[in-house]
Amino acid sequence: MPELPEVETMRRGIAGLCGMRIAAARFPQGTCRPLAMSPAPAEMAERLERQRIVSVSRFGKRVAIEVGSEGRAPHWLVIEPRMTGLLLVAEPPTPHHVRMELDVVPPGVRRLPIQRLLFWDQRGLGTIRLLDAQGLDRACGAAKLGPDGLVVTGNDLASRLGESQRGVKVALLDQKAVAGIGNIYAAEILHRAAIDPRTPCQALAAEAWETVARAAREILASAVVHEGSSIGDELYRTADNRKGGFQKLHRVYGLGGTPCQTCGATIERIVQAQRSTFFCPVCQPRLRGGKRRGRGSQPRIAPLPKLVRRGAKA
DNA sequence: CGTTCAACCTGGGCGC
DNA sequence: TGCGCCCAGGTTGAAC
Repeated sequence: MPELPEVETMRRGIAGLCGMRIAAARFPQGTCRPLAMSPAPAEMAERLERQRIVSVSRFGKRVAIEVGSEGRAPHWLVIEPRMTGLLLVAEPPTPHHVRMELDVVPPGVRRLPIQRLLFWDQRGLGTIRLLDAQGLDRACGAAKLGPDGLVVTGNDLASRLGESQRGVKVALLDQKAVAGIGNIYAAEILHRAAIDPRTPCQALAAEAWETVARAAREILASAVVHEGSSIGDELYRTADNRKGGFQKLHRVYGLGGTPCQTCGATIERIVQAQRSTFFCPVCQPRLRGGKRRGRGSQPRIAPLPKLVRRGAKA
């Protein structure tokens, strides 16, 4: 589940821990597989204790919690939720599958109140690493991740993907091209951009890339405002254990066989690169005859009422 | 360079 | 009720 909007919601949900001190760290059971550049869980726990949380940032679909203390090089606890990972300051969905537990206390406080930050992960595909500056750069730097989806431009996409023969939907999942887009939002972005997901990147002109980039920024920003998508098994929750709301605004993802809300045609499900792709064959017509040029032939962004509702509490 | 496949894991839903 | 199979938001590495 966690794509950019869900991970950004997690980040915001735990940002209030900045300035607090880690009183204790636990990594129950076989927390993670061995990971490059990161110490084993027991040593991670040891090195986290007594450190202060300096900042909480996001790199694509990862959260990086910066920790530090006097006279010590800064480190980053980099958490990658993958399919089912959740960062919680609330009770976990089940007591099983808690992979990390941090007891944090406000500055100057010796004992209570203790807050708990949990990483809970049902399938256990998520990862936790403690990295130094070099490790952070290797794991999350520009060589690994493209521009963030919230700010990506048409030029960014055209320069990275313009020559590719891959279908544009598969290409949008490439984190080196643009960071943070996953299977749900790739489908929603291309529906908004009115582009067939199978269109080879090569066939898209500069204006089409602008359309895709704008749709990406708008869809992702709206999904952040709505605190992500909670669908299917309903696993995804905000850090304080509430459902996201963007699933109500999905136009195609998970809606195969149902009528398109824009045009009434039947939403189709196909498989690309071993993953489901949903799209509307009428709203997202196949490109005919090479790159489109000229304004008249550019895909128009479909109107999306109530796309961004102001007033969601910060 | 690109695609395909398997692997990493658990659990829900479905057909029989 | 139970079994086996397919599916799921992601990423990585090997094989072709």
